[in-house]
Amino acid sequence: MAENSQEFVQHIASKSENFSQWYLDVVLRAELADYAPVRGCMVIRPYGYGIWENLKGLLDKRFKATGHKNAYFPLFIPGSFLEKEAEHVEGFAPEVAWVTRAGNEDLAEPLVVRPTSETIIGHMYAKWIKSWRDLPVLINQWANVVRWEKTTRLFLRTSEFLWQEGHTCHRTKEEAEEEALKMLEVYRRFLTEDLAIPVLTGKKTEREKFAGAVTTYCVEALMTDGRALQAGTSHDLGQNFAKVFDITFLDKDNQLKYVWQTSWGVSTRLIGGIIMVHGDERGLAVPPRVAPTQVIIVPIMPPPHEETVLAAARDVFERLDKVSRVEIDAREEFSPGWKFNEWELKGVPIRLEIGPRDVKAGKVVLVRRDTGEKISVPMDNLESAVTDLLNSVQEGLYARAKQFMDENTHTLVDYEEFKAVMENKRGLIYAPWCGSDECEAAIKEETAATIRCIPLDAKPSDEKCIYCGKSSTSGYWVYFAKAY
RNA sequence: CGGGGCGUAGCGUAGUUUGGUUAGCGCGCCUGCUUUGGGAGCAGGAGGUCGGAGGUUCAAAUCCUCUCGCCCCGACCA
Repeated sequence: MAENSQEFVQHIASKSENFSQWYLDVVLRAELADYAPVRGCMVIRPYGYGIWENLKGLLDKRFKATGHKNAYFPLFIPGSFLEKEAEHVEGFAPEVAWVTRAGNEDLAEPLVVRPTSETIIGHMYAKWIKSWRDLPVLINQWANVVRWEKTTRLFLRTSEFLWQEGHTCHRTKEEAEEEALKMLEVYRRFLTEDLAIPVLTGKKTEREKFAGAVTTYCVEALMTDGRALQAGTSHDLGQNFAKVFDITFLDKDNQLKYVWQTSWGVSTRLIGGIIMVHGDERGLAVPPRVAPTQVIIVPIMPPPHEETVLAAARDVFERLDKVSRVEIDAREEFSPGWKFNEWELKGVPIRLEIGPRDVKAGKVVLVRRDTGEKISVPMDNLESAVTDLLNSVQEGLYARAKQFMDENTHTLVDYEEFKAVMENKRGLIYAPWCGSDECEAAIKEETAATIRCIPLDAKPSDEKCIYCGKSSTSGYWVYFAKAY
């Protein structure tokens, strides 16, 4: 019997030696997704889609709890709409897919396949909003969007992806700002509580913000290869789109005013985040809250015990089915050891082993995916043992990720050290910045690191800029990292 | 979009430099028997337009041209 992980058969690349290949192996071998016949597109397979469905359900609840309702807007947007907001066009033009022909006829007005829906939603809001009594408008949509990317990676960047985009309108600037920050907090809690992913929250620099936004807030997570992943964004749009799409209302003071807007979104990219934050040498580890299968029952059935063990396993299944997402793997063509490896690769949080010895003793063996720890529990308190263990795995994954993030966040004031960290272990660098676009650009040029966010509570710093060495009243301590 | 690499059975690959029988091997798959607490064993069997299209040649996986896709490193983005 293998006592440590080195002795387990490896069917995926080593995470520590070849992270990119490891990531791909996990996605393909765990059957999360596969390549589609169209360049840059992917098929999300049932197991990967199961994670998305759970994630979507939990997030949707949080949106409903904050007063939002779902709606659906069209996939096609008149080409002219996109061109109305100058920054917006400039930001998205290079990656927009156009429809210019239907059947045998050229379209009178070419259509774009939505890269995001600010414009078409803005157009509709202009029709719907007349009075301050119509505000706020709090709408979310779950949809697919298309961005013709040059370099694609499964889940992290594909030409088409699934996401949600919230689009809200408010009577005042303050209310919109409050909404953008409220949704940022919704994302932060969702990531930490449901996905077990610790995050930084903050706002983007001018260079990094959304095309058309006044302010972009974000949640950033650190992957275990030391690169940061933008996990979600919440934009304060000000009146930029309101002015372009003429979204006006008559206020209490009888004045015609433009609404104040926000938009916010997360995508299937989060699944990539789950893989890169929680995965290990053995494969994926799915946080229990979003795991399609939380408990996998592996019956061990040497003859002549097939019938008794299987009956006991089915009994266990019936009981656990009431408190968890459980499956039983009674396939005869695979050995127990084979199944152990397979379900670990797929990242199922708890494996339940039941064999002749357990049946006789009135017990089962539970094995947690995060630590590999095995415990034998009596049948009597099976439900509570499993429920507690699921919570414990959820917490264990978060704690491990949080510790990794803390250990890989470097507070620095010296640029040489900055460069050395970026060249070696990477991770997050917390450093003073004078606030100038030139220093930000130069650091990116020289180290590939970008400013991931300016922390929300950042106060102007009199520390000298890590790049130019100058003090500035507009400077802050900010987080740098190489990003996905 | 630049630089590099790779496409041979479901997966991983040998063969390509130097063209020459029926394209070889491992895993997986099918059948049977024995197995089952960390990827079981034996025996038999099926599976290939060598990414695609042109070309050179008596003869092409192998040489030439074009093309498609994927991976890695950069530039651009969720």
